[in-house]
Amino acid sequence: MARILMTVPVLCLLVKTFTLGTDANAGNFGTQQNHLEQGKSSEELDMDKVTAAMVLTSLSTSPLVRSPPVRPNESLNGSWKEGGFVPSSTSSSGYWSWNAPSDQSNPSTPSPPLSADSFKTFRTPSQPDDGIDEGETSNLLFDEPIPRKRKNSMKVMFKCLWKNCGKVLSTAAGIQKHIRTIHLGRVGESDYSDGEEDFYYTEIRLNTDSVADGLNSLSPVSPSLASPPSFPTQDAIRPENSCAKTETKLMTPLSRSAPTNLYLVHTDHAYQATPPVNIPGSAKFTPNGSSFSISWQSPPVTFTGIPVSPTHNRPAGSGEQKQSHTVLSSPPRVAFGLRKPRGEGKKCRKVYGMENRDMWCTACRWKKACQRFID
DNA sequence: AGTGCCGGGAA
DNA sequence: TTCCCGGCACT
Repeated sequence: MARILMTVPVLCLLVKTFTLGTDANAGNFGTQQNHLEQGKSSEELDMDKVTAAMVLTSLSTSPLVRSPPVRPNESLNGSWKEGGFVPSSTSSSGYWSWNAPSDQSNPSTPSPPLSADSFKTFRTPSQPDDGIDEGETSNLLFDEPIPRKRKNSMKVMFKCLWKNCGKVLSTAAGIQKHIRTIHLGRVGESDYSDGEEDFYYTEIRLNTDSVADGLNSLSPVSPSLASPPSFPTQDAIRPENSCAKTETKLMTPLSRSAPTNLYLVHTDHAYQATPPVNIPGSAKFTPNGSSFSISWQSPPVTFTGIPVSPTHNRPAGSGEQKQSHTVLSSPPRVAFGLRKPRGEGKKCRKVYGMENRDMWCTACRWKKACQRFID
């Protein structure tokens, strides 16, 4: 099931990418790949495959990874531009999907969970907001009431997706420069950008009023904590399944995630999450190499019910993705009894009044639970 | 509207 | 850590 979860959005994204005529990027990657692989022996290429597999496996367990920071030259055989959706003989499972951490043998590319607006529009982080709150958008799509949230509670951060990095910066320019200088080695051309670094970072929108504990996981550590749910029948999933068909199946496990409130992690350039390096991997899911059908293209809204956060598979409470877009409404806090019952007795405020605030207990002055007139 | 206090930011 | 306060839940 988890495989479908990850596969479906990417496949649909691929279709959309095709339909949007973004072959230019693909061609660019193909060129890079050809360029980078020139002069490599077959053994070296095999090592690249293994390396890519390890990287991808590692990344697949990374909580926040949306797009694997794998360079184009690490892609497997097959050309993105040439329509080479050829089943890879190196695939151990034969399917291209998100795998549970235990499935270390599969060099699958973690298909980035796609946000609703990943389908809606391709934006870069630097583009101005369209004025529609992301949470609102998804809520509209789900036809669920917009949760109350505090003003100015959204934070936008940019996280480096480079392996073992995960640096989080507050500005797109900063993360781009970081990637250019640190990972791409373009020290001398720090001001020049060909856009490649866009592939290696993601925008994270945090609904900060509900994810205090989740911020811990913004650090680039603990990939081992990532625990995509594995479902017993996931190996039985066949590529013949259409998006629409799998969509229904996806809902069940997702519904189990039981988010307690809203928490939004969003990336704006999901299209970048599927660099050509993924394509050969994507071919794996089609053993006959011919199932890449246009039928995968579905109305974007079809997939908005899928938790789109890269970490939605993590164990509850293990990180920033504790809550994500789902079809579920956010249960009221009261349901969990998190807010302790209101004290019945008089409190400093009532006893002394606002004019004698200096007589209040410290807690009352700090608007904390009164410690003087404890119930 | 008033009150209690959680959650989180600033210093 | 201390102090403060926005804002939610409840009265």
